[in-house]
Amino acid sequence: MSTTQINMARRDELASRLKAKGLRTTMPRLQLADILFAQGNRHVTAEKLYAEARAAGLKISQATIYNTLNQFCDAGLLREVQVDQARSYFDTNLDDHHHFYVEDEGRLIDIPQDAIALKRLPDSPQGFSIAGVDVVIRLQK
Amino acid sequence: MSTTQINMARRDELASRLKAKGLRTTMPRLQLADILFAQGNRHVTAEKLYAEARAAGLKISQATIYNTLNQFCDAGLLREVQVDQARSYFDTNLDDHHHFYVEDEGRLIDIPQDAIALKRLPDSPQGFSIAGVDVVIRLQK
DNA sequence: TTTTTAATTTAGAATAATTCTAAAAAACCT
DNA sequence: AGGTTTTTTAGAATTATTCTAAATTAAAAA
Repeated sequence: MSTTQINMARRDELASRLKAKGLRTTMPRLQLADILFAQGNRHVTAEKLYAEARAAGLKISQATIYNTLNQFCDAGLLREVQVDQARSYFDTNLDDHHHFYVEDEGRLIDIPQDAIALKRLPDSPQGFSIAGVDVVIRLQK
Repeated sequence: MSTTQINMARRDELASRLKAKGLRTTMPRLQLADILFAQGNRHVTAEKLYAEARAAGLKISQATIYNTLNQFCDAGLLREVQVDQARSYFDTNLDDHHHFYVEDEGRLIDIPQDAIALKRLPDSPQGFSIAGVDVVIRLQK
């Protein structure tokens, strides 16, 4: 079975997942969702996803990769992680969690939420609420 | 007194600060250091520093802005903070500390180190040591 | 089913931050 | 000063990402 083909059960599962988030089910979205959510959780750059899609034989444009990643983020299907000034990472793991960042390799590793405990948090400035807390632990050899 | 002129005492102070870090004292470095370290701690993008330098009447190229910011970082005079996928921020505050990031405004606010306490840290993967821990608290209205 | 309407995809151009290049200028060392 | 190394610079190059406007496709209405 080529990765280009999605079987009917999986198609339905992905389609309803999209629909649940208010996204129309289109071929490119199904195909990219299939790649993104096939295996366990992963971190993916736009470049990498594009390469994988092409390698799987999909005819898909770069613009669609970016559009889809952003749509999935907005819809809460992905989470954007910023650790590298040049590139964004997209994380399929939506749990509240943190990251190791291996600087030399540009690689991210998940840290389960409960492996880090914040004992104390500062008060937010007047009129602002906390949208999220991101902890990045930078690693070196 | 124009910002383009640096008085002798300050010049010496900045020069020795550069020398201490193994950087040759050159006019552009002194002038940029003068801007960066004039007031209290601040967060600056390359674009902003360039604008300030020009506004102060300095004839300086963009390349030098970027070169100097990177050299100052390597030398430990500045610290790079990444919160926005598009732009790097350079922080004159070298203390171990963290940041609020006001998403709508692209603005950074320092959080003193002791305002956040990490109760528990995960073990680093085999063969890696921790280069740093960055906490970013994202704020919204 | 056909028609209509609205959303999506696409190629390629545009943008924007940053780095590179190679030559000119300035700083350091004797 | 003379010789060597480092810096600065303008402008080109690169790279990630967004924009544009036209063609396509999906959902809704008839």
